[in-house]
Amino acid sequence: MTLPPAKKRPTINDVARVAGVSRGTVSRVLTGGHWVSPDASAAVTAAIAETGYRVNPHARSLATSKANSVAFLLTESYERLFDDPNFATLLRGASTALAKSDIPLVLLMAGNEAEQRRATEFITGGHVDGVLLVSSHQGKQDFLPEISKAGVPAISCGIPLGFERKIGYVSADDFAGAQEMVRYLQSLGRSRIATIAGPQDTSGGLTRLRGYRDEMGDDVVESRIAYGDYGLASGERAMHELLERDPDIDAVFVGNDLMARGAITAIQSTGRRVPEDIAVGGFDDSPAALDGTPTITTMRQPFERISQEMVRLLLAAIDGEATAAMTIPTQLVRRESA
Amino acid sequence: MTLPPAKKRPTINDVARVAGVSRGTVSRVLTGGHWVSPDASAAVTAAIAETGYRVNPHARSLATSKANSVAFLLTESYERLFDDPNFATLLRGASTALAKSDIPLVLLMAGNEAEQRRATEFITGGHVDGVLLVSSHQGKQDFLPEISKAGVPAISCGIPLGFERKIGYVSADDFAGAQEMVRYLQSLGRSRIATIAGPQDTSGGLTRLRGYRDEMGDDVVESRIAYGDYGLASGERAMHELLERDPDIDAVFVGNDLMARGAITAIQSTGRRVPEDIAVGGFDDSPAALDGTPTITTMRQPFERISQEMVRLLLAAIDGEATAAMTIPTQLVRRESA
DNA sequence: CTGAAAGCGCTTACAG
DNA sequence: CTGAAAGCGCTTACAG
Repeated sequence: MTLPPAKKRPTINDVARVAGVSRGTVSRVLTGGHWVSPDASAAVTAAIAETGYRVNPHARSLATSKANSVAFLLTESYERLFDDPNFATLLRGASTALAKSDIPLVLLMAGNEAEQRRATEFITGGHVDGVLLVSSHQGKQDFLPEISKAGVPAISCGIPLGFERKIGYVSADDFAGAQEMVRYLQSLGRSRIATIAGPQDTSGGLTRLRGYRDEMGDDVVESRIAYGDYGLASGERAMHELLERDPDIDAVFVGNDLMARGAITAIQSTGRRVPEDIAVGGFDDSPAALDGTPTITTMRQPFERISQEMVRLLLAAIDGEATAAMTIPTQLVRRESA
Repeated sequence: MTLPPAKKRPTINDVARVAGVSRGTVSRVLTGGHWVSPDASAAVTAAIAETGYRVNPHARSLATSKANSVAFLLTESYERLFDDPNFATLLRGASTALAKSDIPLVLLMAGNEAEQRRATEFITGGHVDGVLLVSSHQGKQDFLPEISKAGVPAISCGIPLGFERKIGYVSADDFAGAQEMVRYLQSLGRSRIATIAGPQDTSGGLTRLRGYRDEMGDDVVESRIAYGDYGLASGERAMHELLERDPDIDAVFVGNDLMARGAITAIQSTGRRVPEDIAVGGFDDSPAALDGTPTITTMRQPFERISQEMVRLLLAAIDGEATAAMTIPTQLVRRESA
C-alpha cells in the first residue's frame, strides 16, 4: 500500500564507491579539485555523472559553517518597494551579481517591527553569510546594532547613519551631486533657486540638502527650502508651499525625480511653464524622469553599479576582509525640465 | 596579534550541560516539548535563555532533511516584475503568509534561460522544501518537468498549462470573469463588443478570450479580436487596429488593465469618448485602473487571497498532502470607463 | 596525492 | 519521561 521507497539521493559515499576512491577524495574534487590526481579526478567526475550526485547543501553548510547564501534586507513598505524603481534596480543588480558566484539571494522584507524582529532572528541565526541592507529611513534601522554585534557582514546601500564605522556601505555621492545640480541651474542664469529636500532621517535626504546649502552659500534663503517624503504627492504639496512663500522662484532642485514630477504638476497648475518660468532639476534618473511632460533633468544615481559594488564588498567581507565604504559619483542627465 | 578567539555559539550540548539533562531532552523541548516533564522543560528553557542558544539551521536541516524554506520562482523579466503590480502583490502576500509559519522566502528570478537553469539546480538541489511558481508565459516553463520529476512540491499561480495534473495551482476564474464582463457590457446596451486578448501562451490570456467567445456566442466577429502582450503600448496598438478594422465598435473587453489604459489612449486619440462612444472593460484591478482618466471598470483578481491560498496549498503539499487546484472568483468593479 | 577518522550540531528511534 | 547511541552527508586536518 505504500509508495515504492523513494530512491534515496546518492551521497558522496555512492560516488566514492562507484569511482573506487575514498570519500575524502570525492570531497576534494567537489571543493576545487586540488591535491587530486588527474586519474582520480576523472573517475570521480564520471561517477558523479553516473550517479546523478548533487551535493547536499545542508551537510556542506554544517561542515563548513557557511550558509552560502546572502540576504537582501529591505526595510521599506511593500508599496515603496514597487513604487520606487530604485529598489527594483538594486534587487536585480544584486541578484545578478550574486548569481555569478552561485549564491542565492534570500529576500527579507521587513516593513514593520515584527517583520524586522523576524528578519534579525533569521540573519543572526546563521541562515545567511551576510546581508545587503537596503532602506532609506534610518529611523527604521533598530536592528543594525544586533546585526553588527552578531558579527554578520553587512553592506548598506547609502550611508548607515550612526554606523558608518561598523557597517560598510556603497553610496552615490549625494553631496557632490546636489552641488553639481545647483551649479547647473545657476549656469542657466537662475538665481532664485529653491529646493525640495527628501526625508531628513535618510542619508540621501540629508546630504543632498547639505550639498544644496553648500553650493548656494550666501544665497540660501530659508523660505526657499521645503521638505517631502520622496513621494509624488509630497513634491506637489511642497512646491505649492514654496510658490506661496516666494512667487519669484526661478528654479528648484528636488531631492528625487518622483517629487520633481509632483513639483512640475504644481508649477504648471499655477500657469507657470517648466522650464521657461521655473527650471526643475531632479535626482535619481528614475522612470519618473521620463514618464511625463516635460522630461526631467536629473542627477543619475548609478544603481546597477552600486548594487554590483555592494555585492563585491559583501563577498569580500564574508571572506574576512575589513569592511569598506565606497562613494560613487552621480551624473548630470540633461533633459527638458532645466 | 590575532583576535581573541570568537566565542563559539552555544550548541545543544551547552544547553544540556547547563540544564543538567541529556542532549536528547533538549532536542525534544526544541522540537515541540512532547514527552518532556515540566521540570526538565523548565530547566531547558532557562538554560536556553542563559546560554543564548540558537538552533543551528543547517544541522537541523541535515538531521531532518527539511530545508525549512520555500522559493518564490519568478520567470519574468525584471522589467515586468516591477511594471506589473500583480507580481508585487503576490510577493508580499506570499511573504507575509509564510512569515506566519516562520518560513523564509527565497526569491529566485529567472528571466532568461541561464537563470532558469540555475534556479532549477537550486530548487532540485534540496535548498528549499517547495516552490511557488509565478510566471505568465508558459513557453518559459521548460523547467516544470524537472521540478515535477524531482518531486519538489510546487504550486503555480495560474494554471500551469500542460501540467495541470502534476502541479497544483491557484487561479482566478478567468473564464467566468471574462463572461461576466461581457455580460456587463451588454447590459449597458452595447452590442458590437470587441476584445483585446492577452498572450495566448498564458492561461489567463487564453481563458479570458475563451470566456469572451463563449459569452458572445453567435455575435463573435473575428475582426473584432486583437492581441496584445499585456503591456501598455500593445493595448494602444491593438485598439488602433480594431478601430481600423471596424470603426463601429461600441465596447471593448481588454485582457488586463494596463492594455486597457493603452486602449483608452488610442480611443481618445481618434476623438471618441470613453465610455460614451466606446465602453472599456479591463481585468485585474491593478493600479493602472485608477491612474488616469477615466478610471477603468474591471474584473478584480484577488491576488492577496490567491497568494495566501498558494502558500496554504504548498505547505500542505510539503506535509505530504496530494496537490490540489483551486479557482477563485473574480469580482466586477464598476468605475468610469464602462 | 590519498585514505581513515574525527567532527560539524542536530534529531530520532530504541531501551528502559 | 529520559539517556545513550546511531545517523544525517559533508569537510578537513592528519598521517602516510
